[in-house]
Amino acid sequence: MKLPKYKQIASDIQGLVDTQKLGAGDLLPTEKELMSQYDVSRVTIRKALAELESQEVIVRISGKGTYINGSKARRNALELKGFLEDIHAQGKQPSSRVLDFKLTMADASLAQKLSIEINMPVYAITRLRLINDEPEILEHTFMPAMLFPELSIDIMNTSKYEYIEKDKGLKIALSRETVVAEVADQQLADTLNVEVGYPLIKVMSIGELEDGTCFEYSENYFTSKQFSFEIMARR
Amino acid sequence: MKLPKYKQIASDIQGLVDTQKLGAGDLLPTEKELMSQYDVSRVTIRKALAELESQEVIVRISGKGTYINGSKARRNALELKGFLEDIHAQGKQPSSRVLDFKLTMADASLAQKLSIEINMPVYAITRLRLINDEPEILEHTFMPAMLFPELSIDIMNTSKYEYIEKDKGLKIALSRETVVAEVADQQLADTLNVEVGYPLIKVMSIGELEDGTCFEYSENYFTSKQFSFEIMARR
DNA sequence: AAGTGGTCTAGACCACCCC
DNA sequence: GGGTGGTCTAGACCACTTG
Repeated sequence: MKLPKYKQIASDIQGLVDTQKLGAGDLLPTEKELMSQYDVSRVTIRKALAELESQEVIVRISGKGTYINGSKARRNALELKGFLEDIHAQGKQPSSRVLDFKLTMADASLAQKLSIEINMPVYAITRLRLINDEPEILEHTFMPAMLFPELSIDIMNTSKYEYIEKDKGLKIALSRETVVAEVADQQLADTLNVEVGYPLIKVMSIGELEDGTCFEYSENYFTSKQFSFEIMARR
Repeated sequence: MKLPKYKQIASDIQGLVDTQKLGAGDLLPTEKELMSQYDVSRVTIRKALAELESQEVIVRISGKGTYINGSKARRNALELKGFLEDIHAQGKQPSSRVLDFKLTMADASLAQKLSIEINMPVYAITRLRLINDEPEILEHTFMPAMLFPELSIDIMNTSKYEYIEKDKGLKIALSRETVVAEVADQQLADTLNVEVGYPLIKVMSIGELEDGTCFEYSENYFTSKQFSFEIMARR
């Protein structure tokens, strides 16, 4: 754990917000004060603050000071989170059921999405995710077998993201998602326990590690019942 | 036009990419070379490059160099663009038809979204946007009358964003969007020329200026025929 | 070993806000 | 005028990649 100073400072301040030691609208110490407080240069403080500002944790106003962002803006908007973290944070009961788990070969379309060669082995996993025993999300996930030689159903029954980051020590960087609307056909309706014709959000996403490697492609169906997508589009 | 140096340098390099003088995978000059080329300090160069990196224009690899991003990644993913710009960029024929235009008063729900007082005057505009005379997007837009006292149907028939930025000199900062799926009811189906039950993407968005003022709230319906949403979710 | 980007320092001047 | 954040400089050391 050798984080650079500016990241340590950023997560330190983030911690103060998370633990309610700093609340909406509160004025942060000035950059000069933070300099002596952390005993670093101003550039380092500013880099830490820049990071927090980009995540909308704080607002910097020239000539006045730096404030904790009070707007109800969900900062989670664009964060990529695992299902478990996500739902826990909302205080709901999560669970997950693996419907299918097999090793197969990538066809042309999948190979292109994962940036691998055709016919390379991939795990194909179908999972149903439930909240309070209500089916909510149907996931079709494809992961290159080369990256995860010991992948098992057990792992997919817990948190996929925890496995990748904690057990494998890989760093997830981002996911690229395409969102479209789709109506439930008979099979989707049965699985997700809705009526045929019910509106679903379909998200196709490619997950990338920090070195640019694609670690998964997945097609997920969400009922609009408990989910929506929050996007912040910067001009 | 008094842009800081780092932004000038960033847009200068962006320009080289736009005009194809630099192409996918090309190696940029080293930071040291850029320093003497632009006669600025390394920090300034790095700030310019950091900006381009965040927009995925370039990729910086420690120990190797800085490259033009070659991946097919649409950098437009999260950009907020007006309909006209957007469609022109795709080489299609755009048009727009104002179905309704009236001055009304904000109810509680709308007032909250626009961060104004209840009963403040707002323009309520319904527009149908067409591509090659095909209806594609239905827009319900609400704009505070205080911000745009001279708003007219003519303006809404051209580009709303151009009006705000060019004519009014206001700077649009971002929009916060919530995406859900919805099926077309009779009215939506008639307007958008699809069948009842057709899947639509509904986007509710709040537009903010650089000073944090909300300048519009809108609810837009997209047919999934020609549109999808591209999202890049950073971990 | 040489070169790259990643981090960091200790200064400086400016534009802006508020008293 | 005094304080804030915004920009910029000229150094420095490090980790990493490559010959």
